[in-house]
Amino acid sequence: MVVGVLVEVTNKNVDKIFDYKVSECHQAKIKIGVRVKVPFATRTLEGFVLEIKEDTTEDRKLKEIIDIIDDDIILNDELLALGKKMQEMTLSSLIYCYQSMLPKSLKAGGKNKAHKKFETIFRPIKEIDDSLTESQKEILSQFHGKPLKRSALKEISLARLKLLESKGYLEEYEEEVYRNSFTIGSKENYPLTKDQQNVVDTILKSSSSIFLLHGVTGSGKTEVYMELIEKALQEGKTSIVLVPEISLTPQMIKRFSARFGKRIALLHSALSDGEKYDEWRRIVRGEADIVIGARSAIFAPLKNIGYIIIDEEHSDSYKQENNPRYDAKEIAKIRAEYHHAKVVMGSATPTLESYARAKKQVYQLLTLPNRVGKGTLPTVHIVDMNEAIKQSMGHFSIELLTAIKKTIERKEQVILLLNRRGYSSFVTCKNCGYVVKCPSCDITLTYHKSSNTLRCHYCGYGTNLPKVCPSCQEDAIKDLGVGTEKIEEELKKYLPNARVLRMDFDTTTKKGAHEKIITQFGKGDADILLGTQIVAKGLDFSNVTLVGVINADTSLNIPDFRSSENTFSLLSQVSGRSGRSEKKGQVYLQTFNPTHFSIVNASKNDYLSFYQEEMRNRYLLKYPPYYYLVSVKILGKDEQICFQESLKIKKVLEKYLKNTIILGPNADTIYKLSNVYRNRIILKYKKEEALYDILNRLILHYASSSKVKVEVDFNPIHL
DNA sequence: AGCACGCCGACT
DNA sequence: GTCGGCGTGCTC
Repeated sequence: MVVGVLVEVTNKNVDKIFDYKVSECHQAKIKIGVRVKVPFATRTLEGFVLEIKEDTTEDRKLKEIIDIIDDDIILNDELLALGKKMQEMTLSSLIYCYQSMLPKSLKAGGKNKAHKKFETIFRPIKEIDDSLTESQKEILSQFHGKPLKRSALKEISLARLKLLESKGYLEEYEEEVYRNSFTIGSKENYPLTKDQQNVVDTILKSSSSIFLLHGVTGSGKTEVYMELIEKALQEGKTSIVLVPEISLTPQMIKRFSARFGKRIALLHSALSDGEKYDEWRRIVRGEADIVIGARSAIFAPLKNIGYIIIDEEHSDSYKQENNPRYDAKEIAKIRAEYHHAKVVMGSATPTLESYARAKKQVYQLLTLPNRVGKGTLPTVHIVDMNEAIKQSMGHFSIELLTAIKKTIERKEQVILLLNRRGYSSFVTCKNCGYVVKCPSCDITLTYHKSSNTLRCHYCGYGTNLPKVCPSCQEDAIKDLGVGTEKIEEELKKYLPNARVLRMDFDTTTKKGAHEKIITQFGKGDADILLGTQIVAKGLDFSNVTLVGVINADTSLNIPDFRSSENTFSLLSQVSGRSGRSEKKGQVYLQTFNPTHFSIVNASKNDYLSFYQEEMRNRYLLKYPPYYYLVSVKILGKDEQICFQESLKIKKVLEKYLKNTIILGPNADTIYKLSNVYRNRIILKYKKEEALYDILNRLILHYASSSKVKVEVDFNPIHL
């Protein structure tokens, strides 16, 4: 017997199947999809068995497999085929694709091998009789004839149990136990609203397979998901629920577990390797029918999937930003096709790509236009900071400060968002908020301190830093950056009695810190929750009636063609935190661009107008969804060589890709990172037959180069 | 990706 | 004379 093995080495030019002989003693255990240990050059590696074949005469010189690691298959047929498709879509190596589908402990060559956890169980095997002492009878009566875990018999000493065992009353054995990853909430009943019921009925009846659920914040999309999952369960089908990592909050988990109990498996980054391993095994064994998790949960080895739910569809967390650069939404479609399942993507602010597809009937569009219960959408005020800044209250307008004060007096709570995104520095006029943009790309120019110039990272356009603001002629062009600490200080100054909780990357890195802050705020231990992006998503506090955005503009100015979309989405999401119960909510958006369509439409909660205007921009500037994008990055330690190779690559691409717009090479958003220079070429195309083949050859060619590295990203989220 | 092989500079 | 630098090439 000979097997084809894919070894753990991630380099593209080792990414092929190597053949090994299998000795008699191992043959019975060999299956496609198990891991094996194999000799590879001078070392021992792990790999996956992908092929089983008969030996031929020339197979004599093959090396032999050392060992078989697993009893059960790790990669089933579906996942094996899925990995191959992923590799074609991302041009990553096949082994990388397989590895990214698995929890750490099941990867090939993963160092910390998780192990099954066992616990001692005692089982009564003989009736209680009068030969026993009273205390022995008392111990045995605790069993009620059923087996009990050692941990459930903590007060009883091991010696006494052992004595009963030796007398033949108890039997002792080991049993695999799961590490407990969450507690089950109490059962609640959720009657659906008419709108929700309509959506559910439509999905159940429809012959479409992909749905876009556009529902305003607080419209109860989760209830729709749960109802669909329930229907799937009744038919014996399973479901996957993808959520952004950030919204895997205890609040959300509690709701699902209250309804579905232990049939849920949870996969998220806070679990230990052992816990992830246990959850995976529960799924494989069919002990869980609902998997909830972040991006990689899309690979959960469920059988007979009925629904794949993608909540907060607009979230950029569904695209993996390192190899393999897959998009969980695309993986969802492939898995749904395999299982004849339905994909439901939900959002209050869908991506333009998804909404455009819905309009073209590629996806079926469903809407939830109203909030459930007594909650109504909040009133949104736009505060023009061009005026307010003159009254010098730090970063606060009088309007917002007054609103905060009044809210606290009413014993209600406030969420404040400091919009701070990305690292790239841009300059803005402190007086009027003017930002210099590229004349041909409509992208904020990035400030380069060394040369004192402004550059466009898309097309390479460069200009000197203007001395005075081109818009208001003031000498106020500055590098602007504020942290939450600064804002907290200002709050202390203007509202000395307010209790402030700060939530940002610094305060939430420790495990459980995020949860702790949310719990504290939920209990009413603070009046104001101040934070960055993290406070915008998914939080549901009925006592929050005011949301303030300190600087609505920052995300408009990041050099990315999606900045308008991201701003609209962020402002809509954070506004949705206000007024979620019967108390009316207020929102204040402080901005230097009070007439910008992202801000105006977010304030009116008008997705459609935003969509139409932004689609016009995308059309004019040839961006998605009108064009597909590919980012090709060229990295090298030698600045000269890196640039020369980038030019060479551009020439090759120009030669073979006749239907593609090729921009660059230009400096990447981060030009120099740990002494490696980074150039970028951007491709824009509608249809290009040769694309994947050419790019694949390019990657293969540079895989063995020690001078430069080439990274290709299809449909990149950030440019 | 590693690891061995291989061919040129500063040290006991 | 040797130790060790990292360029190149191979891995069933």
